[in-house]
Parts: sequence; structure tokens; C-alpha cells
Amino acid sequence: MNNKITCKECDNAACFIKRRCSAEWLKKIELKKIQIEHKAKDVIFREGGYVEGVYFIQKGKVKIAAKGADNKEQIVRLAIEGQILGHRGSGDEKYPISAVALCDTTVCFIDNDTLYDAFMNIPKLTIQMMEFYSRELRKTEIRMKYLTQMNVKEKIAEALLFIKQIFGINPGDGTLNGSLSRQEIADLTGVMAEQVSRELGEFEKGNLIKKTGRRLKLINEHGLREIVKKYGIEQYAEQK
Amino acid sequence: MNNKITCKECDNAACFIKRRCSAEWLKKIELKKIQIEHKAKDVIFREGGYVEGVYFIQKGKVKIAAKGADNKEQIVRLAIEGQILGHRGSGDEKYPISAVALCDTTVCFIDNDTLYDAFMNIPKLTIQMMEFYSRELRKTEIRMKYLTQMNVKEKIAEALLFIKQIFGINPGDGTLNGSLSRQEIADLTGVMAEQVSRELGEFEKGNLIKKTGRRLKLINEHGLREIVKKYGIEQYAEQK
DNA sequence: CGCGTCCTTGAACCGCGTCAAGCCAGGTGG
DNA sequence: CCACCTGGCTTGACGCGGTTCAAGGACGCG
Repeated sequence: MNNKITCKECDNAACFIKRRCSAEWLKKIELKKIQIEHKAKDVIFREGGYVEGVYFIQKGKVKIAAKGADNKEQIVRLAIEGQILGHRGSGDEKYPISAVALCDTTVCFIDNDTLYDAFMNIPKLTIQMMEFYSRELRKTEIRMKYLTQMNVKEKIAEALLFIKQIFGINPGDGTLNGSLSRQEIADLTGVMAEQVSRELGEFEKGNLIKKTGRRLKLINEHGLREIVKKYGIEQYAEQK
Repeated sequence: MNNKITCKECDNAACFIKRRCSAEWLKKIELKKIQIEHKAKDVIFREGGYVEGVYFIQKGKVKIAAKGADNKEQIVRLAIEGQILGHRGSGDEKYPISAVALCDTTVCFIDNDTLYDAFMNIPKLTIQMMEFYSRELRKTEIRMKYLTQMNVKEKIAEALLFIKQIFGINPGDGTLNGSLSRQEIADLTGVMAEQVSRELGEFEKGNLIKKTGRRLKLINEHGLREIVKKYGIEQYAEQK
């Protein structure tokens, strides 16, 4: 891990916290926070490591995944700017999941003690953190249902809609703002990478997606929704 | 829904809150809380209904499930005494899931406004609620991984261990304290009820479980763990 | 004791995981 | 700037696990 620890006063530091704190508390937290820059594929924290604090994403995209038998990966969540990684641990708690940067990413680390101090003094911050976890719980429960009930084509269609909602599209040309490998789409849906290839091929024939080279470029949201409509797919987009 | 609303001052009222409040605040909350008794199979709240507050389980067992296409159900969580159902809603939010009593159950309802008031004034309560959701999120993420990676036999073995941990066993004879129907085990694992029957038959032959009549009575934890050991199954039991 | 609901068992089909082979994009070094 | 090389992607064939459909059985309630 070749991270650069800058700790400088940056403009959008810990945006989650910044929008919810008084100036006085923000100052205290600024002193304690550690800002870390990651390159794509860098591990932010690793399954099995000790929980020492919480990470806030300032910039970039992150996948949160757990390893199962035979090192098979399950991506449980995708996260972007403004979202939270990990949780406040107690005692010698360990992470059950890993967080990996999908592109150049800046996170802001705040240790357990500083957080606890803030939580005890800023009720609104704690409430919003609680609501973040509660909202993520509901989203995860809904995806759980999809993963058990959909067939492969539907799962992949749903995953593409999910990716579009999380990553967003570039204003202007409307192309997808970021992309996942076939294997990562497989890890997200719990199917085999070969099957992802096949379905993406089918989807392209049906004008449901567009690729340039290997990269997924355009997602025909309307068409894909047609495939999964009987499940009444939810909106995953984060409310700011 | 033939619920009896009693509202009396009961001994273990809102145990989650009781253990985390000053006497002064407990009194305020006691005045506002509504205690509701449910029979087995009663709906506590229904998918699509408006979120008006949070329920705390005082006594009993509850399944939390979401309906998918063709009304196929996915049980996302089992909850017992001391746990929380639902979340604080904002605006005209609706439940994405239903909660149904599995046996005679007493819950305690606290409305959004009273909760907000309490959260703003009792930091420790908010922190522990946050930790509850964050813990449930991690448990759900782990089960998500299992559901996509395990085969049917493994999923059912895992579900039986899950049930044992949540329901517990009767002290004395060591029999399972509560039970689910074949269909409910199917809804928990995302497999077909017929397959559950078949596997339970196999498990009984291998002395991994014992049935009396239709009811699941004994679960050989050690034997079942053997089946799922390559996943390193986690402990789901709630820390009090 | 009778009926309804849930459970059990069998058989057939097919979706998708598995294995294997070849391809192509994109990065690297000359 | 081109040629090579490597890791990801694509495609095909095959077989099994698990869903589906169907019929019969038994538990438990009234």
C-alpha cells in the first residue's frame, strides 16, 4: 500500500461530517482526521484487520467485498463520494469485509475515540450515521431478495442498473462514469464470469448496452428495466 | 389484525431502551409507547405501509420478509426479544419489508417524534441504535455471500445453524426453542420447499437433526458445521 | 374421526456451472 | 511506433444440480 498521508486542510474534507457539525466541532475533528489517497486497486481495509475507525469517501469509488470458500468474492456494496466505509468497532473487533478502491480515491479516516467523542456531543451527526446504516441495511436486504430469486439474465440486468445508479453517467455524452470488469460484475451478482460475458453479448445484440472495446459505455436503462420489471426494482441512489 | 393494545406499565417494557435511558427519560417514553400483543402469524407491519415509528420486541419471535415476483418470499432476518423492528422514517416513507410474528409476541411501538426527541437528548441510546443497524448490516452482508456461494445442502445446513442461534434451545432437554415450516426454511434460503424436505430427510438419516412428527426438534450443531466449515460460518447470535 | 394443510417422494427437464480452447485489447519494451 | 505478450474476454460443448410438475401420504386441528 503506497498511500500518501497528507492531512492538509482540504476543501471537501469528510464531507459527510462537515455538513452536520458546528464549526467548533469541525475544527476538533479536522485536527484528528487522517486523509489518505489511494490508487485504483489499493486496499483501503482488509477482511480480518482490526477496526480502528471509520472511513469517509471524499472522492472516488470503492467496492466492499467479502471472500468466501475458494477465495470466491462477493461484492456486497459499491460506494462513492460522501459515503461511509466500515463502522466504529469496540474492543478488538475485526473487519468481516474488505474495501478496495476502484479508481483513484481519497478517503478520510477518523479513529474510534474521536468518533465516540463526536457522537456523544453532536446528536444530529449520530442520528444521520444511524440513518445511513439503517438505509444501507434496507438496500442490502432488498438485494438479498434479488440474488435468491432472479435468474442469471435478470441478475445481470439488475447489476447494470445498480452500477449506473451508483456510478452515474457523464453529463454531456451520457456515457457510464466508471466501469467494472466481467469478473467484478460476476462477483456482484454471484454468477460465473463466463455467463456475464454471454449475457453482455446478448444485451449488446438487443441494444440494451453499448461497449467500446471491452469497456461498458452505455446502459439502456429503459430496456433493462423491462427485463426486471416483475421485481419492481428499487432505487439504490443515495440521498445526499 | 386483532391486536390487543394494553399500554400498561409492564416490567420489561422496551427493554432495549430501558437499559440505555435515565429514569427521567424512561418515564417520558413510557407515557408515549404503545404496547401491542400479537398472536402467531399476525402481521406487525406490512410491506408498503407507512413508517410511523419503530418496534421493539419485548417477547416472542418475528420474521422479517420481503415479497418478490410471483409473491415469492425472502426472509431477510429473524428477530427475538430485545431486538428492533423497522426504522425511523422521514416524510412519507414506506416499509420495504413485512414483519410477522412466529409465535405469541409482544412488541412496543414508539413513534417517530418521540424517538427523535429521545435521540437528540440521549446520545448513548442513539449510538447503540446505530450500532444495532451497523451490526445487522454486517450480518446481512455475510448471509448475502452465503446465499450466492453455497449449494442447496450447504444453504440449508447454514439456515438450521442460524435458526438454532436465533431461537436457542430449551434448557434441560436441549430441544429447539421454536421452529419454522419447510416453506419458511425455503424462504430463508431461497430454495424450493421440496428440496428442503429432501435435505432434511438426508440430514435425519445422517443423525444431523431429529424430528418429532413434522417438527424440527434437535440440531446436531457439530455435524452441520462440518458441512459448511469451508465458509467459516459466523456467529449470528445477538450480543445483549 | 374427518378434513385440510403441509409434507414427502418420484420423475423429467433445463439453466447454468464447469472445463477447455482460442481471441483480442491494451500495456510494455525494444 | 510497432511487435510482442499477457491477462482478461469470448465462445462452445457437456453434464449435473436443482427447479418444476405431479401424486400420494400423514400430521394435527376441529
